[in-house]
Formats: sequence, structure tokens, C-alpha cells
Amino acid sequence: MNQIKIYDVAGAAGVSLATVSRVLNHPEKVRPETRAKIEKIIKELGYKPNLNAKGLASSKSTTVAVVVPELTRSSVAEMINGIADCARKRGYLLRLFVNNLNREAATIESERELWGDVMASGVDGVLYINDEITDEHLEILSEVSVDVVLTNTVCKEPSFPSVAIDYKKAAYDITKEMINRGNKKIWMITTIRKYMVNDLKVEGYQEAMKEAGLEPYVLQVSGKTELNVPAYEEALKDGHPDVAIVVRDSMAVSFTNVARLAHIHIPDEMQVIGFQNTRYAELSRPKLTCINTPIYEIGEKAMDLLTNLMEQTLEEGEDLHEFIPYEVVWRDSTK
Amino acid sequence: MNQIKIYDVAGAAGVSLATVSRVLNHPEKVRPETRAKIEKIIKELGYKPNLNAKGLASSKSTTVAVVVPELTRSSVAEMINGIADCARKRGYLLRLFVNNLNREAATIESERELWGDVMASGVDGVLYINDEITDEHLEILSEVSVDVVLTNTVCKEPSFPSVAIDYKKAAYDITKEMINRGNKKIWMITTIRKYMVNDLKVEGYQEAMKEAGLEPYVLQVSGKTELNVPAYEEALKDGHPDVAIVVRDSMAVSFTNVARLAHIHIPDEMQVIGFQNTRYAELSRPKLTCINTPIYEIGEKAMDLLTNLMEQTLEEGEDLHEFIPYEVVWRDSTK
DNA sequence: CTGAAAGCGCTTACAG
DNA sequence: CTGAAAGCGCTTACAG
Repeated sequence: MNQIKIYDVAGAAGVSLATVSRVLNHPEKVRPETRAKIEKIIKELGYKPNLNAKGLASSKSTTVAVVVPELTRSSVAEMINGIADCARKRGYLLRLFVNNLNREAATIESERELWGDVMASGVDGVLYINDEITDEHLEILSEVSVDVVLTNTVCKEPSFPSVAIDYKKAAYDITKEMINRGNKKIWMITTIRKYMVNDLKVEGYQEAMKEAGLEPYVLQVSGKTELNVPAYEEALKDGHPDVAIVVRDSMAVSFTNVARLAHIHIPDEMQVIGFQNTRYAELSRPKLTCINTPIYEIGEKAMDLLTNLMEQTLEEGEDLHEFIPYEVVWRDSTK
Repeated sequence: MNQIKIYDVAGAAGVSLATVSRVLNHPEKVRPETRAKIEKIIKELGYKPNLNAKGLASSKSTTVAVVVPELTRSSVAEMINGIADCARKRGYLLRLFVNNLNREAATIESERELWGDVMASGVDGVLYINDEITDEHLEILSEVSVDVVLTNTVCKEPSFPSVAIDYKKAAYDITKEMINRGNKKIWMITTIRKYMVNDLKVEGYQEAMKEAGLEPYVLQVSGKTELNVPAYEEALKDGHPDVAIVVRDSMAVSFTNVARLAHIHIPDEMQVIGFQNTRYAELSRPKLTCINTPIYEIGEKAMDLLTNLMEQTLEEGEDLHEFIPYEVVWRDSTK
């Protein structure tokens, strides 16, 4: 299967292999008739250029690396779908690097090692997905010799192209909306572990609260259900807020479950809003109101931007920092 | 970053590039002292062989293709984690091919096209994940010239190595267990769309029911929550079973939600059991009892088997068909 | 045990 | 517009 070489095509077409190669890479340089004939034969023979040879000869592998943290979170999986769809359209293949951040040896050396592997693998560009970027990461990034697009990855340094959601604004907006609806006691529930994404949400929330002259209250709990349940129980002992805004769907559902056990009626006594809009939101009871963050689209747009960078087809002045719009999906956990 | 060539290493070590190559690929052929010296220099220089060149010269790319259907289902994401971890250990890189089965043009031609791309990409082996394998798929598979491991993919043809879960036995076992506990009216809820995996579960269920002289009842509904809710409502109009075994977690949760609205108490009046054990199971109320299918392990074992095949390190008589053990996680939806 | 040399399948200046 | 030829960075028989 697929042992057909460029020589075979050239032979069948009665031309040199150089011409076949040109049909593939610079079709405009080939006489239309010749091109048509060769294209026909390519199709008939099912010829596909050997990617290793192509990559070696041209240092263009038409392959992009996707560097992701563990795929456990559904957001990453959905993002890859967007990336893959766009890659197919644009004619790129994907290499997958799972950046195992939780592993014992998750040091800056292992990150450097990872990038070494990425570069040696001969990709033309990289989609980099990472919740937590430090200055050390930035230093490594700046040494990378191919195009990189930060995908849903917060980064203070504006020199790296990025596609993301404006989480700070999203949190600000939803907080303000709930304030406008007459709620005063609004909590923000976030993870103990510092994620830059979640920090942004907290910032947006705090800003809206302060603007309204309200006291922000941030509750930090574990992302794991087993661990956050006791924390929620403890927090609800001394009363509950009018509204809880939670940085993740699953954590919001877990919070809702605890509240209901404590006989707090949702949404009448307390409203709950999550971020992300996974299937949890639809399956939980009451159905969870969410900030819908279009993860698929982030992947798609990031791949598109990367392709434009690699092929240098960027429009003059095109912005290298894209924010994908989000929206609120109102369900039964709010009134 | 990483422009160091094998020539540079050879130069620094005062040997020919052939020797450096040997250190990398056949270290036993190099005198220990020479080898140590070269290895030291490789490390110092951070040399990594160019994969395209290596792939071209040796037709070994130390890369494996992972062919998956859309990643939306959490099972696939988790499986890839297992694959990635094993791949790292074994020194393989990953190429990702998302087989978009839902797309308009999901014909057998597009499948052939996909395999053409996979082969041309120069991988050493393939992990193939697909719920629905037809004879036409098998025909394509048999033409593939590299090792392929069917990963959690049911296939009647035993000539292809595979790693999976014995879903039929799992369904049989749980059905029998519930019968032994004194339940008589047991339903099986599956998808309308034919998935071979789900067919196996139905088969196992039916076998257990027939053995016990009980009447099997299979309800087919959509996998999508919006669509299966009315079907569930309809089905529950004329009464409910003692036990419902559902082929997917999310569908089980959806069913539970409908039942509760109809004032059927779970687990007292009706027990519900799902397959898969995703986070839904833990977050839904009541918490869902599940057949836990260790998806991570499937990925890990599949990659391990594929590596053994590629490197021909299989033990004599080692089985090419591995079944991963499953277990039941008893929670609040059963009594 | 080590080196010189051919070759992997392509691309791309360079001539023509 | 097309072909002959060099070269991409590596591997691997083949000599020695």
C-alpha cells in the first residue's frame, strides 16, 4: 500500500521527477497541459509523497505539533477536534505531545526536553496549550525557531500570538449582570491550585464587585469532587450567598449537590453559575447556567492563525491576539 | 535551537558520523570507551537526530499513528493519555489522525484516503480506534503494511491484534448479578445507532436473561440528551423495571433524571446501572453505579502491544488479543 | 570496532 | 516550461 514513488509517477507521465515535484509544490510553474496529465496520473496511482523525504528536502513537513497537558479535561479534547478539522482543511498533519505536568519530574528541564523533542520531530509550527506559563517557559519559547501559537493559554508577554477567551471580561460581565439583577452577596469559587485562567476570572469578578461597592468573597477549593465537598459543607455552615460563580462546571455541580443537601433551594435562595458549559451542565439537576466558552472554536482559530503565520499569508496589521466571543447559557440554576 | 547535526557530534568526538549513528542505533557494536565519549558529547550538545532524515534513511520513524474518531467522548481522551504515557516510556512519538466519521463524506473512500495519509506519513505502526468496523474496513486494514493494533475496537476477524474490554461478558455478569439479587424485570437501554460495542452489551444482557428464563427488553434511544428524554418519558408511562442497565453513563444519568421527575424512587423502586464510570457518575444524584471500564489502561496496553509487535519482542505464544479486566463500582443508584 | 560511500525519496536552484 | 544534479541528515552494508 502506497509504495508509489515520485519516480513511478514521472515514469508513467513521461516527465522528469522534478516536474512532478513542481506540480505538487509550485503548480504555477508547470504548463497547464503537463500539469493536468500529471495530476491525473497522481490520482490514478494514488501517489502521496513520502513525508519524511519531503520534510528532509524542504524542511517543510506540513506537520504541526500540538502540545497539550493531560487530556483528561474535556476542554482539551474538544479543542483538539477544532484543531484537527482546521488542519485537515489546510492540509496539515498533527503530532501530539502530551505534556505530563503532574508527573514527578515536571521541572523546567523536562519542559526543555519536551521542546527539544518537538523541534527534532521536524514540525513547521506548534500549538501550545498550557494553563500555567512561567517566565522560564517564556524563555524557552523565545528560543524556539518555528511559529508558535498560544492556544487558550494566558501569557503576559504580548509578543507571542495567541487565541483565547477573555476570561477576565467574562467573569466581570456575569458578575455585573448578577449585580444589576439586584444580587449583593456574590461569591466566587475557584481552585486552590493557582491556574492563571482562574486567576483572571477572580480578577474580573473582583473588579465588578468593587465597582459596585460590594465586598468580594473568594472561596478556594479543590477541583476534585471528593475533596471539595467537605470544603463546601464548611463554607455553607455560616450561610450562603445569593449567587455563586464557579470557575468550572464540574465544581459548580458538586457545589450545587452540597447546597441541596443543606436544604438551600436553587435557584430561589441561591443561584449558581459555572464556566465552560460541558455536558455536566445539561445533565445535572437543576440544569446549570453557564458561561459557554467555545473551546472547539479556539482550537480551530488557533490552527488557522498558525497556518497563516507559517505560510506568511497574514493580512497587513492582522491582530496576533484573538479573543473568541463567549455567551451565557441561562438554565435552571439561575432565576 | 537544536540545529546540531550528527556531523557536529562526530566532529566534536573526533570520529566519523557512522560511529555516532551506531551509538544511537546499535550501541553494542561500538567500543565502550568510544561509546561513552560520544554519549557524553551528545548530551552536552543536546543533540537529537532529525526525525525526517532518520525516517527516510531507515524507514523507521519511531512514530506511531493514533487514529481516533472525534475526541468528544471522554473515553477517547483518557485512552490517549494511556497511549501517550506508554509511548513516552517506549520512546515513540505520536501522530494524531482524527477520523471524522460524522462528516458528510464519511464513506469508505474517505477511510481509504485516511489510511493513505497515515501510510504516507511514514509511521511505524498504528493504533486504530473505531466503534464500527465493517468488512470494507477489514479489507483496507489487511492491505496496510505496518503493524496495527485495534484499540477498544470490536472486530470479528481474529487476525488483527487487539486490546479491549469484554463488554459482552461485563453485561452478562452484571445482568446475572442483578438477577441473583432477586430482580426479574430488567431492561437494557442502548443507542438507536448501531455501535458494535453496544450490540455486545445487549448480547451479554440477553444471554443472561434467557438463561434465567426471563424476558429481555431492550429500549433503544438516542445518545443525545435532548432526544432521549421524550423517549424515556414514553417508555416509563407504562411502568418501570426493577433494574435498568444503560450502555453509557451520560444516558443513564439522563434516564435517572426523567425517572425522578416521574416520581420513581431510585434505588428503592428502580435501580440504574451505567457503563464507563466517567465523572458524570460521581456528580449525578443519586450517584450512579457503574461498570468501570479502565480506558487509560486500554490505551497503555495497546501501545505496549504495538511496540512489541514493531520491535518483534513478543514472547512465544503471547496472545495478540488482550482483554482488560473491568469492575463494578457500586454507588447510590443500586441498593 | 571504525570509516568511506551509497542511498533513502524528495526539493530546488541552475541551466537550457 | 522542463531536466540534470546537488543536497537535505541520517543509516547501513561493505571493506578494512
